[in-house]
Amino acid sequence: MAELGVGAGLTLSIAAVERDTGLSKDTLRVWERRYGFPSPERDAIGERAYSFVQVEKLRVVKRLMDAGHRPGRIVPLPFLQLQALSQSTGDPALRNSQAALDAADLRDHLELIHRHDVIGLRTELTRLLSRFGVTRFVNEVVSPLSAAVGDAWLRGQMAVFEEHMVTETIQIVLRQAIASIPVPAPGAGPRLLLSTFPGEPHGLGLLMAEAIFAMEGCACVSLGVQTPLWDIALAAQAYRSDIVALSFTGCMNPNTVIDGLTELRQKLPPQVRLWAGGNAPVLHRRRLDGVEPIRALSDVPAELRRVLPSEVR
Amino acid sequence: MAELGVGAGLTLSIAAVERDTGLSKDTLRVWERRYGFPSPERDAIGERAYSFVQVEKLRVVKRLMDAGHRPGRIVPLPFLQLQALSQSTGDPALRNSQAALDAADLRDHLELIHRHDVIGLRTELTRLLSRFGVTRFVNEVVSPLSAAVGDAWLRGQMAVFEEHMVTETIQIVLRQAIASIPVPAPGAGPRLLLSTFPGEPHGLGLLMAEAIFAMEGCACVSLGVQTPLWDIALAAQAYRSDIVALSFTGCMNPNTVIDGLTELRQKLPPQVRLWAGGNAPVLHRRRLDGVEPIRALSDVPAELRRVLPSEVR
DNA sequence: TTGGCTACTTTGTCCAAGACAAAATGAACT
DNA sequence: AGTTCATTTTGTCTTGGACAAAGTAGCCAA
Repeated sequence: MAELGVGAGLTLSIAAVERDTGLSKDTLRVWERRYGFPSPERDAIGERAYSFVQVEKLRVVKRLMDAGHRPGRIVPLPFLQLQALSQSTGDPALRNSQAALDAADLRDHLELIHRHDVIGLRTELTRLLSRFGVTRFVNEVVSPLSAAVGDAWLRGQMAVFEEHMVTETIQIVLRQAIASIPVPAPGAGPRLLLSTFPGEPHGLGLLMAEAIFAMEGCACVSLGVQTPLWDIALAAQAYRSDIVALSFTGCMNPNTVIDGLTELRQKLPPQVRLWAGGNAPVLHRRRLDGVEPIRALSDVPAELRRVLPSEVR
Repeated sequence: MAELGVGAGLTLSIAAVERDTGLSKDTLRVWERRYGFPSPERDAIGERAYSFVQVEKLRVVKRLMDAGHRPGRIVPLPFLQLQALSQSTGDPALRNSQAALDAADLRDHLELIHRHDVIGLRTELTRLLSRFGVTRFVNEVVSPLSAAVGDAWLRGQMAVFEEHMVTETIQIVLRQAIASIPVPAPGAGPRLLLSTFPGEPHGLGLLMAEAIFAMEGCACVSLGVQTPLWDIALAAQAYRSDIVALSFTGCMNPNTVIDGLTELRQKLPPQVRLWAGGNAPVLHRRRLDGVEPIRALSDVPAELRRVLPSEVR
């Protein structure tokens, strides 16, 4: 039955590797069969015992796959070549959005992160929130900062725990910002429902959207991340929402996104608008009837004005 | 390859059942072989397709196993008999914590939830926070309320979107509560690191713990949910943590919990304390060297006092 | 009765090799 | 440049067997 996970000679069981890398046991076994890697030793019982070196390489492979590489191409490569690949795996489109926040400020933030100065980072973000106000804070600070963090992570220049800490810190400041926005009087603004699809675990985009919408006078209800389609439809009815807004990052399968949006559109009453935002490329490649793509959060005010006079106001 | 999880005729794939019940695919298959349950239909491809009724029964079985029953005895029993057993084996911890909040108040909250009164719920919780203060608010309001919601969900008396809304609302109020607690001066209190293991997506317990610890003068750093073990260890070093506190609910596989704690204990320096809390039953059934189980959040102040004089203070 | 030793049963995880649909790619064509 | 189609790649599911760790029961002695 279940053993320690950590063998005597500093090796990991297949279950431990699954936990540490996020690669399923099936995947690990089939890679071994197909690519010859990882090729773990066997313990006294005959079960796979992975060395730390192999797990390390598996982590790099996983990160490169998240950046868009395919396992068949990269798994056979030697460790050093993988690391070189990591460096060159940047998203060039990113540098444009970074221009919004002063490059020096961004460097300062990354510096705080790498110095592990949690309080300093939170203080600095709070200061910027006070200086810029909510809308500019979201568009010119949070947006470029989270993009920069994502990029640094892809390049292997930021540890997972640092990324977690930044996400949590941003979340704290953003939620304080949202809490400071007064709730519109009943019936005053459009009613908004926010969530993400199952399989989309990132909630920062959702919070950013909530802040922007609230600043525009919307009555927001957020369900957090990963709400089943059926429940999004039920919630839109229960909360009498005018608009359902969903957030997508690149980590979701494009077809799942398309199918999900199509299905949700059918479940929703026709007068309820369906808005899809986030940096998932598929949103802007294929156009769906009754689904409005939001290119950037800075477009939201204009979109709202375009839509509202006809119905709610 | 990866499918939706939910098939056309309202059935679940084995992966979806694993997610929903916390029972591994291997376990589900071996139960079918040994006990004849669950006995899923097969879809067009020949893969298992579980009905909602079977998943419902699996959840009850899982719950009874958490209460100490063995699968061989209970899996063959009919559904009604299991429910009867479930009643008599009610979770005593739940009843105690429910007693704390006035039963009438709890009914009022559930009423607000079912009336879909988001603002009303938030207002009411904020009012209770002001009346009770942070510590009593967590122990006497949030704890019993989230237990009641979990219970209602388990019995099918609460929709998923309602549960999401409640979780989000509680989170908003809790985060405001935490933000209101002053940060201790550098070096003043013990330094705490909070997170959950990969596979544990529930973050409310973490926030509740953060509130309690912060009230006791700890300097808390939260990494949010699902941090890889290795990164928890790295973070403990980076933030020079005195205590690493983890939160577990019943949805994680018990063996994964044990393995993970054992492995993390090895990765952490010996002087760093490892605390494990939450309502996962396995924490209190098996004792691990160097891992301190926290029975309830209300025990935290006493535990801190027991531990601190010797080192930090 | 309590405590400890042993033998037996239960139970979850791992293994192997095969199969196949969904996703990704590349080629050929408007 | 965009679409359709064929081909490769890839992850997940399948079966049935094996086995160690956890749990239970029987037994005997203090």
